[in-house]
Amino acid sequence: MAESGTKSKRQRREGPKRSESSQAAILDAVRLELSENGWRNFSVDNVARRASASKQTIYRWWPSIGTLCLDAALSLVPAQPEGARDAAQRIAAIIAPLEATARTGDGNYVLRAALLAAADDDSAGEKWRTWLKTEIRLPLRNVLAELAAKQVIRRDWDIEDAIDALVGPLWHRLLIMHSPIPEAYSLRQAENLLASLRA
Amino acid sequence: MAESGTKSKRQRREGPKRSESSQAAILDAVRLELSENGWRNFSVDNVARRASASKQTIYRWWPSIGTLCLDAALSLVPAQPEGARDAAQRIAAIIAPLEATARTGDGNYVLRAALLAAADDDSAGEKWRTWLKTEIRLPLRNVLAELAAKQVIRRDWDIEDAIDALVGPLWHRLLIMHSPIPEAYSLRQAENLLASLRA
DNA sequence: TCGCCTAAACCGTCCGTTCCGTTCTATTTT
DNA sequence: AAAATAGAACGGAACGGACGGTTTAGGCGA
Repeated sequence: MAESGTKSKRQRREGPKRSESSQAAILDAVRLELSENGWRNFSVDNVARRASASKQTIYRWWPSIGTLCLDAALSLVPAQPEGARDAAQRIAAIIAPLEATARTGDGNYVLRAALLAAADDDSAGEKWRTWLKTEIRLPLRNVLAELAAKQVIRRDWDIEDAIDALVGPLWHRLLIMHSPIPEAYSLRQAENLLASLRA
Repeated sequence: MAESGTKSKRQRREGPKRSESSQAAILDAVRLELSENGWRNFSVDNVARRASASKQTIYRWWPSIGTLCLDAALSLVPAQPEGARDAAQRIAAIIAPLEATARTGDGNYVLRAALLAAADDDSAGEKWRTWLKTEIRLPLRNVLAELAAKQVIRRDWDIEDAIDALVGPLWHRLLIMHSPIPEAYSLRQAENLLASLRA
């Protein structure tokens, strides 16, 4: 070492990569822990134990417990379905992945606890709202703008109000009532929104 | 504590009955703690310290931390306003107390954290949903039944769907977006609901 | 005497961090 | 090409401080 000069030049040393298997085991354990213990009784120690991982590994890759929980839940959310023709179906497709997640296995518990984490932890909340912006708000705005251009709906729609009407009911069922999501719930909310915006 | 007089709200105990002053001090401390630390970092020790109360007293009167937090928040919710003539105003009056609570002082933080407690703690959730049943569901069903009888709205309305549409948006603003509630938000949701049910 | 109260102590758990020894990879040296 | 080296990530264990829930002790008023 102690050689001249080239120290300023970055001598690239990549080294070992992040262990994907460890990450997967951790996220699995987080989902299990969330579904069993919820948010307040969520235990990092339990996660490390169940995943046979070191807590150091967890704290190295996630800045807070909340973001860890949010990551574990969002990785359950599938992609939005394609090929919707109807206007209502296109809008429903935006929130269909959330509905599907809430209806699949322990998704109801995992998603609820993760949303609690996002509401209770600042950094997780920031990440969650960013996700909403790109996955919900952006596509919804595109669809509504197109429908407005075609004069299918009024031109004075407000994107925030539209989001309220579209996803609010889902939170009520999932967070407040702890009730299962009825079949085709997304489509009904989409139709409701469309009806309120009809020209 | 040689200090006497106006500083201390504590009055002398009246005997082997529940101390109202202690209860009030505890609930005040709970609200402060909820607004500062949220739900997961809520500390009973801090509450006891701030209220100059014993933890034993807290655990004697509340079955769980969640119900304690819920009590503290619900005691902030005012009564429903009277004297609404309009159908929309009558419906809006049902959720107006929640909107008012979320807009007053630290009510936003307190109410949010308490709702997290209700979603995360089973006994608190049960209590919370009971409150919703009598304070929201029951009056809403009465109003809608009356409007249906007058043929103002359709006859095939579903009470659960109506609740979804009426309060869901509020949860979205309060729990998900952490955003302030706009002016006359309740009235707009009521009008939205009425429009979707119009005959 | 009885019941409610505050205060303090207690044990188990959790969090976040810090060590240790090992394993793995990219680079350097032989 | 083969071996040695340096750095990074890993599992495991431990730590101090804090918290939860319970128990004990002592004070006070009906």
